[in-house]
Amino acid sequence: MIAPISRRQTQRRQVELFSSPSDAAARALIGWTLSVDGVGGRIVETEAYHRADPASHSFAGPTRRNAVMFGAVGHVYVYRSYGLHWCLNLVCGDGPGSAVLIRALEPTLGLDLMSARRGVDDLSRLCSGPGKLCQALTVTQAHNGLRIDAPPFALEPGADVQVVAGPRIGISKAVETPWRFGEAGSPFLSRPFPTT
DNA sequence: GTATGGATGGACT
DNA sequence: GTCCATCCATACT
Repeated sequence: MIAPISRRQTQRRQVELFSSPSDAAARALIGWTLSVDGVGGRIVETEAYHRADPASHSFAGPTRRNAVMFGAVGHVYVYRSYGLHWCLNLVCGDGPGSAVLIRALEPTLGLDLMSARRGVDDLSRLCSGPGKLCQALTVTQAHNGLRIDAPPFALEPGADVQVVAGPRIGISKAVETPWRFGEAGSPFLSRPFPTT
C-alpha cells in the first residue's frame, strides 16, 4: 500500500499540470483521480485542444460559450454537445484557450450512485465517454467555470501508467493530430485505440 | 432574423 | 453498421 501524498504535494503537482501545454497535460492526467462530491474514478482517457487548433472550441476566439477556456487554468469548462450531453474539460495550458477534454474514467468512488444515475450496472460502460461520465458525476452547465481543485471537485495525482496516443474522436478538422490519450489496455475507454 | 452543424450516446437493424 | 434526439454559438441573409 502506498502512503497518501501530502496536500502540499498534490497542490504542487496540480500547478505543474495546469501550466503544461495541453497535450502534455492531457497525457499526464491519465491515472489521476477525479471526483465530484466524492463520486468519480481514475482518468483513463483524455483529449487535448488549444487555441491554434481548428478542432478546438477556442479556435475562433473568445465567445460567451467558451469564455472559461480563456480564463484561469485549473477551472472546468462544461459545454453541451449535440443539444443533449454535457462534456467536461479542464482548462490548462501554456496560453489562453487551451483545455483537456476528460473522455473516460475507471469508476472507483461511489459506484452505486453512478450506476443509479446512469441506469447501467456494467462498470466498463459507466464512464466510458465524455457525456457518460458527466451523467455519472452529475456535471452540468452549473459547474462551468468552477475550480477543479475545490469542492465539489477533487483532483488527486495517481501512479504513473503506460499511456497510448491516437487521433481524437468525433471531430472534423485536424483529424490526424494524435492528441487523444489513454491508459494502455484499459477496459474503461470510450473506444479502443488503433493498434499501431 | 434564419440556417447549420457539432469534442455524443443510445436504440435499433 | 445506421438513425435520431435536440441545444446553442456561429455564420450567414
